Amino acid sequence: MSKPSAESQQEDPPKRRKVGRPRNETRSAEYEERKRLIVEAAANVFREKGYDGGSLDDVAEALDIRKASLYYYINSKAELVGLVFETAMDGAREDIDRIVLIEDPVDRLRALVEHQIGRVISDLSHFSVFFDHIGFTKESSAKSERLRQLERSYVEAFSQTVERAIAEGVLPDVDPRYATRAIMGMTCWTYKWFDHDRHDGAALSETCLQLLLGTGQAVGRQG
Amino acid sequence: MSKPSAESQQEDPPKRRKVGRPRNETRSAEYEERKRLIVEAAANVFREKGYDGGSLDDVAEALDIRKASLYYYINSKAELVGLVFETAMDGAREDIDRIVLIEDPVDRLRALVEHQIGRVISDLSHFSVFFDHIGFTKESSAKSERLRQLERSYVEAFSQTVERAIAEGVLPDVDPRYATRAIMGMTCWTYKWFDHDRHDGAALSETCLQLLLGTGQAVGRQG
DNA sequence: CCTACCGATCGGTAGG
DNA sequence: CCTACCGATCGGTAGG
Repeated sequence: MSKPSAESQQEDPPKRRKVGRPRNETRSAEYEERKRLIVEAAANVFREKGYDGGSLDDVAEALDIRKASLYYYINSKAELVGLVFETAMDGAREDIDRIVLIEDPVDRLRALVEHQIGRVISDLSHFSVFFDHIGFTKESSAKSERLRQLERSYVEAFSQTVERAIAEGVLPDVDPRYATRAIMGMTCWTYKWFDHDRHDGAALSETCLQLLLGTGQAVGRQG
Repeated sequence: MSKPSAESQQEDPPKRRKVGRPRNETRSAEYEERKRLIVEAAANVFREKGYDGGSLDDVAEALDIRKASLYYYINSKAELVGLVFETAMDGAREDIDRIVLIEDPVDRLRALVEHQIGRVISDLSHFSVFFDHIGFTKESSAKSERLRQLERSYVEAFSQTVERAIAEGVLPDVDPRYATRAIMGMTCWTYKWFDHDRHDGAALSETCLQLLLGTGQAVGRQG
């Protein structure tokens, strides 16, 4: 707010004139791509060996460089796993913003289940690290504030979608808190067992939806 | 101080003659109890810090002894986590053997869900280690052949119960393989978020059952 | 992006 | 059940 006339503001050395796009644009593109590759390699290492079990030497070896070189791109192992986490979260968050806008209750629930399962199976490595080694609901020092916020808003959006489905009558009249957890478990658990060579994501989604919606149910219920 | 020149017996004083049950019965009881405490402490450590992140020093410290002393009871860290795993599995396996015998389809499914959730929440530490740090479906060198067998037969019994529920019409006519995974996810996921101070296992079980059975559902389905 | 190296910590052992 | 200690490995730094 206040910065009209500053006399002694000599913090960061400016070093550059005001131009449209100031800094090292060329290097930045390569830099970001390298960084992306490092995060990708880290996700695979952490998925296979866990966060503590997987070393930065493992990550470096996967890229055929030395460990010390990683520190040109990251500041710590915790930051690296945070980036893995963000990668998994960012895409998922975009999905759910679109899902909330769907009007038909059944279509919306279907979209929720399909996208959750789809995200998880298309990114098994990232979600594995996410769920098992950082902690979804647990506290973790590896989580930055930004990450915590991403996660909170995601769960909230998920929860509201479930709540609406109950209010609209496409799901039974149950406790929405537990229903949210149950449906999350049903869909997220996928990362524990899914194998692209042996399983089919669409068929799994369909099964989950039929279990939730009761479609095809033949007997056993009465008013 | 000085041993009065006893030529023959210089080992530990046996102190008892041959009786019906030959060896160290008294010590064995203490020994087994100590071992149980070690496994319990290990479960808590591994739950909080993970298998790789939690050290044997942590386990020893929780019991107020030195790390080296643990090796009187266990041979390796892998064996220790295997014992944690067995503890979680043994009880669960007993449950499911009884559940299979239930005749009423709805009662059987209800028992399956209730016992799975009940086991998990009554033993969050053990299941946490089990699911995240040894791997439920993954391969793991920490698993002994006995463990692998325990696990396989458990999943199989679980799977058959789901399959029967589908055949009997209490669940929709879906792929039983995926339905098994879905219901396992729905129930097992509990270890990720359940807090005894804030949540109620019975209410959660009821929610899961209603979601699966469709009880209370009002609209959205038509022949 | 490298070589070289650090202090800390780990699982495990020796020997009592 | 202990003290003392090992070789290996870790995350991270120095300095180029």
